[in-house]
Amino acid sequence: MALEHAILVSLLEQPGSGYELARRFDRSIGRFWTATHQQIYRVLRRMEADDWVAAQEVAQDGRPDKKVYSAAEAGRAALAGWLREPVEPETVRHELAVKIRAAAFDDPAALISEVERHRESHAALLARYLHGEERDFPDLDALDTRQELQHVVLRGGIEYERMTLAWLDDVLVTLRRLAADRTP
Amino acid sequence: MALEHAILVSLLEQPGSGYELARRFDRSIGRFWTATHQQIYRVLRRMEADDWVAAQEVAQDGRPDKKVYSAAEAGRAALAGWLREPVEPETVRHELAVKIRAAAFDDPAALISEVERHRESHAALLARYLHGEERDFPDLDALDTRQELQHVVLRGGIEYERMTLAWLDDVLVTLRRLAADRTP
DNA sequence: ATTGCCTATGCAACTCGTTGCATAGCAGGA
DNA sequence: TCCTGCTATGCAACGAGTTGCATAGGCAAT
Repeated sequence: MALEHAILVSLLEQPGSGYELARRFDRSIGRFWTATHQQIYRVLRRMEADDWVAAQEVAQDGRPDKKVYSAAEAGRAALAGWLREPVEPETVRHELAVKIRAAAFDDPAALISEVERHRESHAALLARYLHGEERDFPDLDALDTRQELQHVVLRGGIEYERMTLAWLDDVLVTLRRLAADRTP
Repeated sequence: MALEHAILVSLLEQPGSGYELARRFDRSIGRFWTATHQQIYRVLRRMEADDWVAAQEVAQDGRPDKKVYSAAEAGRAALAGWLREPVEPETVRHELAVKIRAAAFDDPAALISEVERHRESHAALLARYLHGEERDFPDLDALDTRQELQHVVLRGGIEYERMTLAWLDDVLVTLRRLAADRTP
């Protein structure tokens, strides 16, 4: 399980409450590791019990109190150990690929609008990545270690989206051709 | 949930037992949808109860009996309905990306062998895809609808692996540079 | 002879992850 | 004024997915 580790990384980059973490997971981190607030709260409590993180109650005016967590020494050590552990091969689950093969037993044209929706959402995400890159990494020749590593991950995201867009275009051409062949 | 649907697609392409399905999921299908035999057996029983699939006991000599499943009419209808339902956005979980960002709080050099292992496994998978393409699609100008759709999914897998290999090379260059900067 | 592997199915127990709901104060708009 | 939405945390119940183990016959190699 890597949710603990994703949370540790996020807290090392910047301490925060469960709520703040949930929002970070909705944004930057969530693009390669998703989690709901429920999961985050539960895991945070477990991590606090194991002394992987330390919590501090913070009173706020006009808002509910929050518990700000930060990574503790034991958490940092656990992260270092995990880094050295061998690979758990990623389990890919690409629902759209299942649908495409399923279309052979139904009408390929029925999938077109679905694939177009996917295409739009990937295009939007790519635009967001590129915008984030400009904003967070204005000078690519002056990055510290942390930024270098964040940037190489971002490059991976950008390349993934570019590749996916090209593939979805390929899928659309194929589906449209099959649909045209069927009803000439 | 798409496991039911992945199983239906697999059974429509070719009827088979739970055991056979589990092996298919380990091989071709498993590259975009994983499942253990436990899950498959449980889901098959549920699907049989819902009349999505029909089972037939087959006695074999020298081997245990098996239950060969095939997709039923209700299953085909369920698949067609699912095809028309809107998107559940894919939740990506890229453990290696978490590790790369985690390396900022430890030693980037500690990740190099891990990334190299990933690189090897992706290179091997790409080779398997290309080999499978040659074997299963010798004549790309004479494909029926089912093969066209299988092939466009395979193209996606190939492009994904190519992109991933290039990115992992990028990651390795970055990690090595950071490691060299640290111990000059 | 024994060991280990392959086919074939399944139970039990567990963890992981999602969904719906609840609380509670404050802010802003219809 | 009421309704919606934001911050902030949490419970309860469920469904998805994993892990360990069990059975049971046949096959091949040591």
